[in-house]
Amino acid sequence: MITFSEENYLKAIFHLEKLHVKGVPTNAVAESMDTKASSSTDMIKRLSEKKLCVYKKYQGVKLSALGRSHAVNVIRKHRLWECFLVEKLDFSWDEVHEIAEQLEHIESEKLIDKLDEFLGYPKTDPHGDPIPDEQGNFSKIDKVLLLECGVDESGVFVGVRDSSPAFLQYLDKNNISLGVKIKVLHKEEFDQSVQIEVEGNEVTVSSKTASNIFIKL
Amino acid sequence: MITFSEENYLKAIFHLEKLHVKGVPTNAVAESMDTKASSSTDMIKRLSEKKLCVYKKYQGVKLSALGRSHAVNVIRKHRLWECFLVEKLDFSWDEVHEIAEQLEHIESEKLIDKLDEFLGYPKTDPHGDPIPDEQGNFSKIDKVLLLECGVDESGVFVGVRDSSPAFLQYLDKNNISLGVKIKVLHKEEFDQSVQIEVEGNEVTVSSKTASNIFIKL
DNA sequence: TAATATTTTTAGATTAGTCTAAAAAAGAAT
DNA sequence: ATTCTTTTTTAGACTAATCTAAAAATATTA
Ligand SMILES: [Mn+2]
Ligand SMILES: [Mn+2]
Ligand SMILES: [Mn+2]
Ligand SMILES: [Mn+2]
Repeated sequence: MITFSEENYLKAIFHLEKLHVKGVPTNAVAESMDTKASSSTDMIKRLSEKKLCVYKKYQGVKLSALGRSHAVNVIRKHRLWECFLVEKLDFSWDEVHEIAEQLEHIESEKLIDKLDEFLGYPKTDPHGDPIPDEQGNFSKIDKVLLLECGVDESGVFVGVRDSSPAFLQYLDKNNISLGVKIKVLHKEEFDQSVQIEVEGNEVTVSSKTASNIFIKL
Repeated sequence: MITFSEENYLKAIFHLEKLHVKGVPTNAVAESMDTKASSSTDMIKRLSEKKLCVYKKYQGVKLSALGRSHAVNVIRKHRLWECFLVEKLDFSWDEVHEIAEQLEHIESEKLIDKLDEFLGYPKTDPHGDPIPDEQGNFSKIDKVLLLECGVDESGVFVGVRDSSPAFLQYLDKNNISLGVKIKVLHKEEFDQSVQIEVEGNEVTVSSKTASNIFIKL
């Protein structure tokens, strides 16, 4: 039996492994989970006992195959529920994460299969993040950050890197929604801001914003 | 903050109050929750601290208005989710209770409102139990037990008293589903079994079965 | 390399929720 | 009214998940 808390730690470690390829520091886990270092050390020991991760003192933590498959399943559930909330219940994309944080822990294989079917087997969630299939495979989407695009290049807005409500609401306010075409008009040397054309309008976004927008060329 | 466990106890006490009008014995709570008497005493003390119930030693427990409104809200969520599972995800009525036991603890006012709307504001769940509205009001359905019906009386099957998977599957096997017309053909004096006509077929059900079927005359 | 700073672990405490075993209260029977 | 039985509460212990404070290991810098 895996507790909610354990699932949350597994998920955090899974995401952190992208940044810390050779073992995730216990401190990084603590920071991500918003707990103290001592708490994360304790939990990592428990996960290790349960063969969900590999841990050696002072060496950081890595998920085992078992732990990874659990983490991926939680992510699959999270993203499918986010789709459900947006597609079927008409929530906006900035409201769904918090609720999905709860729904992702509901345990029923059959429920998730049925939900997936009900939603028409979506490939991505409302923020453009890929939904792993039942086997845990993520389909790789090739996308680049708006900040990395050259002048005159254009593509489709396919995802966000930061999905905080504040950022999502800022995009809404500027009519920048998933699927729209974005063209780079100018890149300001001075502050790295990017002038873009979107839905017929010209908008200038900060480099911070441009570094959180994924484009498919 | 109310924990899952506290919500489950509130729900149990709510249901038990129908049987134990002048205070629910701590033992009855323990039995219903499948815990030991000492655990239920402990929990009832905690609920009492939080003003969710009124408790005096050896006097049994009663919900406060606050506790009752929490309990009713959990029941509302449970039953709406059961509707969702049956109506939208095509689950059968004997599979949904267990999953709804988990979903009933998801905390989001807005989610429940949207779900209610999505389902078309259902009045009853898949087992015929009433769904309280946002204010916590149950609409009273007048229904009688099949066992109490006289010969030649007929009505519509509107609910079950026992909603265990075993009983629900037994009903399925005999094509007795919610909404069908049932007519009492004969009542056997010897063992209280009841011969009924349902969907053109004649079926004889035991008194135990007849005491778990609600009919609207 | 030795001193200093940072990271990580350990020790000890706390809370929620559970248990077993024993004590106390209430209810029933003689 | 005593005694016996059943119900209820209390006492003490355990686990999961967290914390603070201190110790230990590792990393950085002079
Ligand atoms: Mn999310
Ligand atoms: Mn998402
Ligand atoms: Mn149910
Ligand atoms: Mn039900």
